[in-house]
Amino acid sequence: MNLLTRMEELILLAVWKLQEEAYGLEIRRYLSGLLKENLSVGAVYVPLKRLKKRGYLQSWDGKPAAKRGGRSKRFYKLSSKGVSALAKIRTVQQEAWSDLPDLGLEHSYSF
Amino acid sequence: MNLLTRMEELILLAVWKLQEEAYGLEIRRYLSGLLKENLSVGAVYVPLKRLKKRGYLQSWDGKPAAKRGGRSKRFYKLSSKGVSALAKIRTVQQEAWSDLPDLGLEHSYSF
DNA sequence: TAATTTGTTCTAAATTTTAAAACAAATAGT
DNA sequence: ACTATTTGTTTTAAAATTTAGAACAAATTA
Repeated sequence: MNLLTRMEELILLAVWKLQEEAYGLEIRRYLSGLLKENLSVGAVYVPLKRLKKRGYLQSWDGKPAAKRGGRSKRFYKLSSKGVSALAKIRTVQQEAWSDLPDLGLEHSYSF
Repeated sequence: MNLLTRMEELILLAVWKLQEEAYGLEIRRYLSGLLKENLSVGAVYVPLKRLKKRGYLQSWDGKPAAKRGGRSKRFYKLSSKGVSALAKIRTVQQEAWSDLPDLGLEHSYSF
């Protein structure tokens, strides 16, 4: 379909949201909070690397910090291709969720 | 993550939208239009069957129609589990897309 | 020097997607 | 009565993605 997968979308949005703090483990913490569920390390790093390879993200390595465990972080930011892909998926979502007829269930749901 | 995948979400929403006409090929036509891209038959039937097996959808077989190619159709409708799963993904989406800071790009995007 | 913390890489199994061939059952045309 | 055409579902296998967690790396602290 060449649309972003769910995880790809969430990761791109996390990078957007986290701004200057968008790196692997922080993205994982952020999304784990959003989903109320602990994501594995791989669940973030694997698609992150793919998104970079495909040009949805740019990355650069930060400097080590003078604190315990202060390893160098790899930071990410959206490329314009990343923004476009988000715009596209946003449009699809909005259309897919619009004009839903009444469901014939007990209590009515409104989205 | 136990969230609906993108395709699962789109199929559940298509079933919702199509009401009395929610069956395989029609879902395929509808989503192909939405995505502006032709989905393969399997791209719809495979997840459709999985969603049914997992209880997100109910199904029943219609009667053959008295017209050329009028084979019996397998119709689908959302179960309450299906509605709940959509509600959940909706919530996640809304949160993920909210409060996005300004991007430092040429033209600003507003979603 | 050993332990702890924070961070990234790697990998293999499980799951999902995708395309397309196969199969099925109806009508239409000759 | 055949044969072709149309609409529809099933099956299948390769490709792609997700997932969990072990391994590795580099920093500070005790």
